[in-house]
Amino acid sequence: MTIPGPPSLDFIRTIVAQDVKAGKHGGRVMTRFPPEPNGYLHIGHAKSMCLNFGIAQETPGGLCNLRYDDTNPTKENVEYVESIQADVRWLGFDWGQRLFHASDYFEQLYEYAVVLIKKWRAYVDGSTAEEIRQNRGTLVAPGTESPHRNRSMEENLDLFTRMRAGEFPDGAYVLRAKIDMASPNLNMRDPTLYRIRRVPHYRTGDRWCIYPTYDFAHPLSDSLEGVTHSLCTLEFEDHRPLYDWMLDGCEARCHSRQIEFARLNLSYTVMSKRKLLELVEEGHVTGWDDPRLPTLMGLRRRGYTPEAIRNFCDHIGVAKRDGVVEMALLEHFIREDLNRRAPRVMAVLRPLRVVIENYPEGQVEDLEAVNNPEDPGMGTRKVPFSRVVYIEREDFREIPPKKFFRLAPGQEVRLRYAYIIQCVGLVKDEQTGEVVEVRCTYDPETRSGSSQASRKVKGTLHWVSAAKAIEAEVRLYDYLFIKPNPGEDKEGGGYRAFLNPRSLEILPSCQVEPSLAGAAPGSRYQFERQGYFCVDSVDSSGSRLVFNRTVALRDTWAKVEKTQQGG
RNA sequence: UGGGGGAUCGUCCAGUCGGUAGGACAUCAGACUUUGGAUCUGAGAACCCAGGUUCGAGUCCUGGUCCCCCAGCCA
Repeated sequence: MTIPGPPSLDFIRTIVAQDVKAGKHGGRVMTRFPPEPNGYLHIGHAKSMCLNFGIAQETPGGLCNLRYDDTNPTKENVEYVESIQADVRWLGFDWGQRLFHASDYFEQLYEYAVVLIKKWRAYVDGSTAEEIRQNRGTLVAPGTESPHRNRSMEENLDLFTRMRAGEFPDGAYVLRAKIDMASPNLNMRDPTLYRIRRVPHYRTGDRWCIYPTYDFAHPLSDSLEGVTHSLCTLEFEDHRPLYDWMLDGCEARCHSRQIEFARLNLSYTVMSKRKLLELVEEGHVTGWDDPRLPTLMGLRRRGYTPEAIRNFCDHIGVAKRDGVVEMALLEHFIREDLNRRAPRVMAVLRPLRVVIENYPEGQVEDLEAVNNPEDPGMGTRKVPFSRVVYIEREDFREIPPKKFFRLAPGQEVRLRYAYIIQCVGLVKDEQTGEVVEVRCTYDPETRSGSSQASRKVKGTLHWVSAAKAIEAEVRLYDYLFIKPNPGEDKEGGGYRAFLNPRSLEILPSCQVEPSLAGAAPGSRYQFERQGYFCVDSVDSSGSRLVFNRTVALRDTWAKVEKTQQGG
């Protein structure tokens, strides 16, 4: 009913647009993507990147910085730094010359701390961590002030100088903001600004032994860079008063506005760095790039494209209510992208031998197959056909259920791009009773593309020539968890109980068409009637092809059959 | 019993000044099909609850309910 007008802006873009219009910050817009280099990026970070870099791109003159929030040397390292940059680039974002680190600002941050001390807004506290915790009070009871809270300014300055000089062991002192121990917002109860950590930092080495906390470093880093809109997730809402307090207290020249949005949750997976780390370290997955993980490197190895991930992020929207986005939506976007660009190819995952009795022994025909019906520009290729072919085991049933449009005794079916064949017999293993071979005849008049090829049959099967096919390993992935929200009910490690024991199925001897020989690592294909697959970038080699299933094709028949069985 | 946030189809996101609640995914049905794919058509499906104001409330007011976050020298 409503005329489709311009797409409505999300609440953050609305604020940014208003600020630009009002001439705030001179109409300038600057955002930042601030990962901590203590883990690998996942699709939740992709949402943040699409937001931050997206807003910058949409705004004339807008900029987005890449800034490492590297204020905790005990958890961070260069390995993460490099991987993060690779992931950001892969997703398609460019920080230009604006690669920054909170650690770039350590000296300036220190000066700001001195300013706070001189304004009686910060003090050095010799309380132990335990004492500080005790004195913080509770959610309902106010805290009590530290006995060191009213030290003289000179003493504070002296102590802080000596903290920096390395005169004290870890934990001996901290610098605290002097705000309000009775504040209902616990973040305002004299939060810690600096702590002593006598460990080398991956960038500043041993130049520092005191390190600023997030609450101190983040707002000031934003200010130093001139960030106008500091976007973060919901759990920082309580920190906003502190963010503003810091900027006011330090009389920072640029006062960025912090705006919080809901982080991304995806069904059937987990997103927290801690859980991801545990899955890797406990060996539930093979590594950070395991194709079952929602990490960017996992998704990349799985065969996801940056375009699909960006489209996904653009469509999930940005809001403040937290929820769980269905994995089906992510799958929709990768199918949409790959349907358009992935060349089609035939591959038989679970081979069943088919002998075409009336086809000349030793004869091979090169049949023409289109590479992508969605894009004629992608051309055609030749696929060899011969007397013995493999078809998918599940494409044959000795006793076919209703509406089974595939091969069964007496039934006809078309072999894609080839001939119509009819099943005239089958061979069973005498021991197991398993069908090991299907005997067929073909109708020479029905060759694909010939003038008499128009005869209709209910089903079309993919196949591969037994003589010409090459062997490959195929890895089928399913959801990592069997529950839509594995992290939900039980706190702590409960999610592990919901790991899907069948999240990976390895098919070591699949048969794929010969055009796949030498397929480049990372290249993506549609295996007709099955799904999208990519050549594994780690384990595939010239002598052994390994494919990962990115996502299966939609399978209407599977649904029909399921409801038939389910009654 | 404190503070900060949030509640709209199954899911995610819209909804202007108060004026027939919309899109995407998912689901179901049909068309088409040499991929049971893709595509096309159609359908079902929601305003947390209770009052109030109003000709008219998702929107405004009052009172409830439920959910999330916060007691790191993590971010």
